[in-house]
Amino acid sequence: MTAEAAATGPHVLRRINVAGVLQALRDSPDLTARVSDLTAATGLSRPAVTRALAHLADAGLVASLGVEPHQAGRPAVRVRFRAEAGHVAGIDIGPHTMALVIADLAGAPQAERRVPIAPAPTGPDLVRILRTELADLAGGAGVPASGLWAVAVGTPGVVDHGRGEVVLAPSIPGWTGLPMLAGLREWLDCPVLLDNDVNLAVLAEQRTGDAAPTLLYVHWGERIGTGLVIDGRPHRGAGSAAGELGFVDLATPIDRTPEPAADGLGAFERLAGAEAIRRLAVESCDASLAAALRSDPDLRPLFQAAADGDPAAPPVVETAAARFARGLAVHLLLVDPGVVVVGGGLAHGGDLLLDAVRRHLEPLVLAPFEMRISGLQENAVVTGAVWMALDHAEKRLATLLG
Amino acid sequence: MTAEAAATGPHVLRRINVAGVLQALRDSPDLTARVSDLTAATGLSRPAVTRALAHLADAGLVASLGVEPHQAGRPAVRVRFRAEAGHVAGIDIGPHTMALVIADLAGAPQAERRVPIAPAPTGPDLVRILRTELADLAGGAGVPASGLWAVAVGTPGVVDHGRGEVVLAPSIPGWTGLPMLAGLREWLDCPVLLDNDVNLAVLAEQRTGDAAPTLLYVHWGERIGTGLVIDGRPHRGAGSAAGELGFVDLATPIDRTPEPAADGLGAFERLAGAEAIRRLAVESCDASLAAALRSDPDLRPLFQAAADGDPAAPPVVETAAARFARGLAVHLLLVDPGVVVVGGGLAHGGDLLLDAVRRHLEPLVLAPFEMRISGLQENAVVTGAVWMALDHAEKRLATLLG
DNA sequence: CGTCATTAGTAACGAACCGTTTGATAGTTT
DNA sequence: AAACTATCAAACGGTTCGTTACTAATGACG
Repeated sequence: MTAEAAATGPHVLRRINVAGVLQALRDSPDLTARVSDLTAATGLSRPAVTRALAHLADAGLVASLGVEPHQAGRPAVRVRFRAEAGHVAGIDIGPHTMALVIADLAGAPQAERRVPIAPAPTGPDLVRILRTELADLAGGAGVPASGLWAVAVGTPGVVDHGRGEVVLAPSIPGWTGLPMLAGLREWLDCPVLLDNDVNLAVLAEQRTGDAAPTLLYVHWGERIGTGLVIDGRPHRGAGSAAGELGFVDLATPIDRTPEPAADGLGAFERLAGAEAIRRLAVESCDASLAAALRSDPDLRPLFQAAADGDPAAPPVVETAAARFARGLAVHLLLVDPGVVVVGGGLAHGGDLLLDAVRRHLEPLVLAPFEMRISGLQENAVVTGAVWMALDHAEKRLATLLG
Repeated sequence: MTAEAAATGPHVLRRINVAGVLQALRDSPDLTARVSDLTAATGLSRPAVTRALAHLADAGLVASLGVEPHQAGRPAVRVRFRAEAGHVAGIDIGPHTMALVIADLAGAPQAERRVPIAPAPTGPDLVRILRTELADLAGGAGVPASGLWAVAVGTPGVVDHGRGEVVLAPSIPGWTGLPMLAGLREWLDCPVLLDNDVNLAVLAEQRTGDAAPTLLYVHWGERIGTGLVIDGRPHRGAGSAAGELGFVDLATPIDRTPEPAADGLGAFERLAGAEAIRRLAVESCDASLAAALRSDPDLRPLFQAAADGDPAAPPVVETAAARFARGLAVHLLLVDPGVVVVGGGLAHGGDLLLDAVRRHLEPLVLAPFEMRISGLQENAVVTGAVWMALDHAEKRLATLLG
C-alpha cells in the first residue's frame, strides 16, 4: 500500500457530491438555502441535491425550515445547516488572563468567559483552571463535554504544533513538556491542539479581516513576535520557531560579536519593545508624564500626550517608529507579505504611530504594502483558537458524510 | 455560478481513477509497471486498472512493452509511461550565458545547450537569441515546436510571475516590460512562464535534493538574494519581491537614517557580497594573492590560499562568514526554513567557509538547521525552469484524461 | 370561485462506472 | 503430458448521476 491515490467506486462520488452540497449550504448567507439555490451553486441536478440532503439530514447536519415566503409558484422548502450539531472550544492562556470561547460549527460563539489568573501560576495550576472553567462553561451553555469536536489552546512560548507540546516557556514554570494535552484528550475524548498565541492571532486576523490570503501579524508589546499566514495556512517554520523578529539584532555593529542576552529578551525587543520605549519616554518627557509612565507600563499616556500637542512626546514616538520600521523592513524585504497587521500594546498608538512607521518604512522596502492596526485586539488569540479548532472539526465532519 | 465545487457524474470518477493510475505508473521505478503492480498501488480492481490503461493508451500516454521475464505463471505485460508524448523547455537567461534544456514529460533532458552572450545585450537581442537557439535545439532533438507543452524562463531582476513580466532588471536595457512573452506565446502556441532566477534555483534544489518540503536557497555572490520553497511551492511574496536579503541593512546604526544606495547594490550586498569580500582580501593579503584577486573577481584563489595555510587568508574568510551569518540569522529567525542551501560564487568556499558560517550562526538562532552547498551549481536555474514547466504541463496532461 | 401560470418536489428510466465472479490463456514445473 | 500458477478478459449486479415526465402547491386573473 503506497499511496491509495485513486477513488474506488461510485460511493466515493456520492461522498464528494454530498460534501459539495454541504459546502454550498455553508457558504450561503444565513447558512440556509433552497434546494434550487443548491443546484445552481453546485452544478448538480435537482434529484442529486435532494439525495445528498437526505443523507445530510440522516447525519444530523441539515434540517428543514419548512416553506418560506414566496413570490409565485409552489413555495420552496428552506434547509438549514445544523451548526449546533457540534461545538468547538478555543482557549487563550495569556500571562494574566485565560479566555475561553465555545462556538458552534458555524463559528458563532455560544459562551465566552475571561478568567483572571493569579500572578506567577505554575503549569499544573493552569491545567486545573482550564479544566474547571471549560467544564463549567460547557455545562452552562448546554454543550455536553462529548459535544466538543475539537479544542485549540494558544499559549505564549515556543510550541511544537505537530507534537502538541510546549517546547520553551520562560515565563511559566512547569509548563514546558507538561503532559497536559494527553490528560485533556483523555478527559475530553476529542483532538486537543496547541499552538503559539501569535500564530493563532494571525489566523484570526486573516479569517476575520479582509481575507488577504497572505498576511503578516506583528505583536508589538514588551515582546515582539510575528506570525505569518501564507495562502490561508499558518507558517510555523520547520522547528516551529518562525517569527522571532524580537531576536533580530540590528544594534550590534556588523563586525562585532553579539552579546548573549541576560534578561531573556531579544535584541530587537530591547531596542523597540514597549519597555524600551517607556524608558525613552521617561527620560525625555516632562515630570508629570514621566511620573505616569514610571508607575504604569501602559504607554497610552504617551500617545495621548502626543495627540494633545505635548512637545516632548513626538520625538519619542518618532524614535519608536523609526526603530520598529528598521526591524519590520527586514521582514518585508525577506517575505513580502503585502499586508501587515499590528497588535499588542503599541497598537494603542493608532494611526499616529503607524503613520510614522509607514513614513520610515517607505524608503527601506522595495514592494508596496498595507499596514493596519489589529481590529480584534485582546480577542485575537481566542478567535484564532476557535478557527483552528474549526479547521480540525472539518475532518470529523467529513467522516459523517460516508 | 459561484464555486462548482461538486462533481457531476460517474465520468468524473473515471477521470479521478485514470489520473490515479497514471500517477502510480509515474511513481513506479523506471516509469514502468505491471498491471498487478498498479492494482496494488492504487487500490483499484484489476478491471478498473485495465480500463484506465485503455483510456491512457488512447490518449497516447502509455504504451505496452510486451511480456517480461517471469518466474511462474502467465507472463505479465509491462506498460510504460510515454514520457515522449510531450516535451517542455527550461531556459536560464544569465548575465553572460543562456542555457536551454528540452526535457520530456519525465523530466529527462533530451537536448541541452549553453550559449555565450555578447556583453551588454539588450532585451530584443536576448529574445532573438532565445528564439533562434530554441528552434534549433528543438529541431535537432526531433521535437517539433508544437510538441512543447510549456516553456519556463528564468531571468535576473524582479519578475511578476503572475503577469509574466519583468518589473525591474537594472542590468539589461530594454528588458523591463518587454512584450517578450506575448511574442513567444504566439510563436510557440503554449504557456510561457517567467520567473526570477533564484526562485527557480530553489525549486530545483528542493525537487532534486533531499526533498525537504521547506527550503531556503541563498545566492551568495556579488549579489545576495534568497528563494524560498514552502511545502513544495515557491513563495514569491505578494508583490513578487520576497527574498531581498541583499537589501537588508545591518550596517547603519539603529537611530540613523539609512542612506539611499548609489551603486544599485543593497546594503547587505555591500557588506558581504563577493565584491566586498574581494576588497577585504586585497587589502589584507600579501602581494601575490592580492594581485590575483585584483585582476579577477573570482574568489577561488582566496579559498585555495586558506586551504594551503596562507596565514593572511583565514581572517578574511572569518570576517566574510561572520557578516554573512549575521544576515542569514535574520532570515532563519523570521522564517525557520530548517534547510539552507548556498549557491553562487561564494559556494566555492565549500565547507571551509560554511563551517565558519555555521559556527557564527549557532549562537544567533533559536532553531536547529541544516546547511549545505548547492549540488547543482550553474545548472540550478535551468533545472528549476524545467521543473516549473513540468508543473505547468500537468494541467495539459489532466485535460488529456477526459 | 375556478382556471392557469409558475415553481418545487418525486418517480422512473438509461448511461456510466466499479467490484466480484467466472472462465480462458500462457507459461513453468513435475 | 499433466498439474500448477499467475495473468487477462468477459459477464453480472450494484451504485451513482442526469434526463424526462409527472404531481403538488400556491398566486394571479378572469
